[in-house]
Amino acid sequence: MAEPDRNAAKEKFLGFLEAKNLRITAQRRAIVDTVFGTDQHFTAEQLLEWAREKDSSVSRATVYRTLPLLTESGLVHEMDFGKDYKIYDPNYADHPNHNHIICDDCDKIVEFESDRLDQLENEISTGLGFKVKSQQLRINASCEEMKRLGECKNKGN
Amino acid sequence: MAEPDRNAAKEKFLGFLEAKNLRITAQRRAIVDTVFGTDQHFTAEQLLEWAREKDSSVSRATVYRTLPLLTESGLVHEMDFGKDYKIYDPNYADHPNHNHIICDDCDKIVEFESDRLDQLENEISTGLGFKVKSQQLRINASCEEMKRLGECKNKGN
DNA sequence: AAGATATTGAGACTCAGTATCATTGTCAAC
DNA sequence: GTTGACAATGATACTGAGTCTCAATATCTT
Repeated sequence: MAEPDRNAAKEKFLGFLEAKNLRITAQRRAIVDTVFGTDQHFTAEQLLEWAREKDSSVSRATVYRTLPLLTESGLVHEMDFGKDYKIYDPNYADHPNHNHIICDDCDKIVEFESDRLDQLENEISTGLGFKVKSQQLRINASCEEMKRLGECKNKGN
Repeated sequence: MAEPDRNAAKEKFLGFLEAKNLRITAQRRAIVDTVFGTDQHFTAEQLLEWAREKDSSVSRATVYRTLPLLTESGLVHEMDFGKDYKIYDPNYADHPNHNHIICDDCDKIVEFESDRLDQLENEISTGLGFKVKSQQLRINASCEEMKRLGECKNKGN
């Protein structure tokens, strides 16, 4: 099930490049193959490293130049959790999702969607004179329930 | 109404330093006076500039060393909007607020509160087995309305 | 094959933030 | 008040993610 989706994403991106009169180069192929060949979140530097395993000629500059194209195409999502690097999600097209609950005790991150939330955000923004472009909700919590069930592998304290 | 609050915050912070056996220095006084003498959000570099107007001996290092103390004391809130600098809110103790709309074109930031939002977040979190500890909603938008009124001094493009 | 131009890699650069370290300031004990 | 332990300081070197520049190269259309 995952395979075809990944290929579809790759094809979509190549089409995106074509539509913008951008060229399909060996380096971009290596980067795109890497991005859509994993399910994991990654940083720019990780992507550079992985892409270089496919094509050692890929440079840092090209990775940083390609990432905005990937996010612009809507196939990859850029996330900022307040660290000094950004994290990219290659599954965005399949599961577009900007809402995260992070357990402060363990590393569990749960994503969720909510139409009611989207609607409320739009309502509030419009009322304040803004047009929503993107949104990100982060809820820091403790997974009491899961702790009881032994699913939360508490790390600190 | 704002005056006493500001002084209260200042006193609280000096008490916080004392409780941690940290020293009250001229530079920290200048920084604290600056922080609690404004209602505006600020960056570390802005704080440095402003504090230097009160005491020219304040260094960048001291500002960056004092900011974590201010946030640790709970009187100032650190925010990260995905730009390459952090923004600090000196009103945190009075109006704890984690919902922001950021205009991507200009630097305008609007805060808002919403009981409906809080309630919805609680509802969703509980449903997923979490207990909310804190939350942060960031909406990136364009202030179309304000642009029309000439209030959004669009910078790029 | 040729030409217009998009793309590239290398490395210089930016900029917020951190680390280092010799010097100075604070404050409690005397 | 002096003293002294040590917290705090400024200057400055450094870090690390990300950007910019530019001459050289690759792509794609004709």
